[in-house]
Amino acid sequence: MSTRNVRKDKTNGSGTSVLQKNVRIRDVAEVAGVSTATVSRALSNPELLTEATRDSVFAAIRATGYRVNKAARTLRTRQAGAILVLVPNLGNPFFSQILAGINERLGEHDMSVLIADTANLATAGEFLVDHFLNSQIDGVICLDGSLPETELEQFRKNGVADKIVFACEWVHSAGLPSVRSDNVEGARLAVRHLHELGHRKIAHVTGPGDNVLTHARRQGMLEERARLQLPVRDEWIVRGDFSLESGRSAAMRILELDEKPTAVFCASDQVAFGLMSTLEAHGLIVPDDISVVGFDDIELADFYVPALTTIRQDRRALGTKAASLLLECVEPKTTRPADRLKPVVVGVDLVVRESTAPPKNASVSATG
Amino acid sequence: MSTRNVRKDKTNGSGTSVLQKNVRIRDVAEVAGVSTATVSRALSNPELLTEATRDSVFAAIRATGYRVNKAARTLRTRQAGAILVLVPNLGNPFFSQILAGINERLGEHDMSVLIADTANLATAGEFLVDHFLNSQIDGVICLDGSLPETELEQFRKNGVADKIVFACEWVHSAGLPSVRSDNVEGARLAVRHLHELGHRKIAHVTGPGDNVLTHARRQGMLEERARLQLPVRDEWIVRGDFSLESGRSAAMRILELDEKPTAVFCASDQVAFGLMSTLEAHGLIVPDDISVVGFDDIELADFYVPALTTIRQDRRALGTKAASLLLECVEPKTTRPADRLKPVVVGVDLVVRESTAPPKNASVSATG
DNA sequence: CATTCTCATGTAATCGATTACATTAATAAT
DNA sequence: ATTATTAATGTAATCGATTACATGAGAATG
Repeated sequence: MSTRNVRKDKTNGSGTSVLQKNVRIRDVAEVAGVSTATVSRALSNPELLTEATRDSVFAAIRATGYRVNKAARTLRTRQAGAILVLVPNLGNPFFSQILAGINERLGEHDMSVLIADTANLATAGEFLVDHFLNSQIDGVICLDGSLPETELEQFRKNGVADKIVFACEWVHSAGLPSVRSDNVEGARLAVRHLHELGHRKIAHVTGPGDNVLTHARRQGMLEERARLQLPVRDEWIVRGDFSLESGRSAAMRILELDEKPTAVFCASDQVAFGLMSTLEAHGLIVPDDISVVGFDDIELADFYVPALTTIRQDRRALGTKAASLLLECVEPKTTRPADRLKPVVVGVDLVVRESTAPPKNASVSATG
Repeated sequence: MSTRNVRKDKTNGSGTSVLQKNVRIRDVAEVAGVSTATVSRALSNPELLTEATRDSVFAAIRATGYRVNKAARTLRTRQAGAILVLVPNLGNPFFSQILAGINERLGEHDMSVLIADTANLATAGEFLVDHFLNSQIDGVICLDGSLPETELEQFRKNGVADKIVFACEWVHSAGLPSVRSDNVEGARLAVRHLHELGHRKIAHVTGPGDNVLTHARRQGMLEERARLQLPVRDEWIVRGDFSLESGRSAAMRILELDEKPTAVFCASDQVAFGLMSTLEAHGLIVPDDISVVGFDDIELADFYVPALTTIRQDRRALGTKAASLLLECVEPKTTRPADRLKPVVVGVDLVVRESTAPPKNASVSATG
């Protein structure tokens, strides 16, 4: 009813409420009395414009309720303004904080975050290349180190390999940028803690065999065990896969041993929960009968019974740093390509709670 | 090394690896000896073409390694081929399975799934409208019922309100499509189970005050309590917010009561964990001293100590159904708009584990 | 005062796919 | 044989923003 609000031109018949008002950059230009180029500049390079024109453009933008059409921009600039995060398993609460960190950092740069679960992806490589060549994404943060070499090869072949960074996990073969916790040190801390409590017979439930984290944590564990000259037994290294269920079966294995460990260092908190749950179901008390240390420090660790002693990863930092690293790859500024390849390592901490205690009948003196 | 693996076609001179090969639809057309229109049709309406042309087009597509440029398509068709999921808190493992369900269903329709955490979003409404008008998304699945009315108003004003479906949570005020569990029934089942074990004094830790789930579950709880003529006490209804931490404080509140309940029905598994953790820390044994029931049945429920008796929601079904519903809104086929507004209700089950048992000194006979 | 240089802005081509409309060939109807 | 009809394909406009290049107005220089 008022005088100057309408742009009736394209009332596409239907008459109803479907006011598909399509404010284009041209409309803004018209209102502001400038060219579309000027409007575009006001948005991307405001410093090129007179303060006067700039103001009038922004006024027009506000007046019209204009929003950039991302599809058009993407088509022209070949930049999607979005990145994709590949998660091995969204069901694992471990990843949430990382995602939050990624979101936080990329949000500052007006980038959207797509998330895909590799479990749902028959062919992650195909999928990714597709998205890249589609200009649907500008980069990838991969939290899954188990991408087969063939898929990585696809990336290289299609020239998108340099827009991928790994976080948490990584692939040793290929020199790709990554952000990771100090897993070896974490494992050392765990074993040292148990040793200081007086434990000597320490078991370890690993992750899946081909996983880089499995390797790093096992290695740290073995190193520290050797350094402290602790007894060694093959059966004390139990294969797991980071899952609750594998904690359960590890517990079963351990319960069957004739020479039982007095403490177990688990490769993840989930494993520790599965383990403790099963141990308790079989009448063992944690930590009285057996101590348990986890890895990750997910939120629940503090709320388990008993509260879990574990190695804290700074998941949020992992997320933000991965995002920053990716931004460097996508829109390089400071770093040189070579510098990006050195893994960014985030420190870890031991968080002592209630799942660890001195072993039952042990003289807690010793070396100290 | 083998003979037939190579596709050397477009070695565009440069020799190096940066093969920015930009296969456009025009290139395919050229190779196939047809027009771009025909190629486009081969992709979207293959039945319009002769088998012969169709074949040659697909051959050309394969030969060139062509991939549709989504940005261009989106620009032209105004369809993004992507939907956005609004999650209240990615850290809550409850949501993962729902996301998996959504992914599964939408993947079948070549739709990407964007995920955003409302916690990181200052202004969800603004954000969404932006994405819609940007043609970055075709629809939204919202898992967060706490969107303020003002934001919903924005949706309506911008004509995007009919491309939103709620899942799990919903907004009562606005008639928007939704998929939800039978929360009232779930609460009834929980109370009934406790009653059958012999409990009479039953407490309830609710969700946050303004939440629809809080309301539904509390209502179901109150209904069943009334039906069974159980004693009523205001202090037995404790305000929580679905979080671990709120379970902890609820426990503190309950520990201070002079007339203590013998069982607690928690509005979420997380609350139950927080509660049990704190009760045990204060020397109470679950279920011997007090029984606890949760709601959700997240994976960890079976691995807690004691394993949690809880109400199972079929999260995956919630996800797939929400996705299907949204697809109906976005590309309507069978249903009429009005039919979409009736909430889709997914059934729930009681899963009995070890956190519930008859109360300490109770005659387990009674009514039955 | 003429000339060169800057700076702000405009003009128009372009990104790649879709699709209304036009054209042609093939078939059916008169 | 001629016209009407249908089916298959082509032509070219279009979606909306960006940006190389062009233009023109002042400022600076000689």
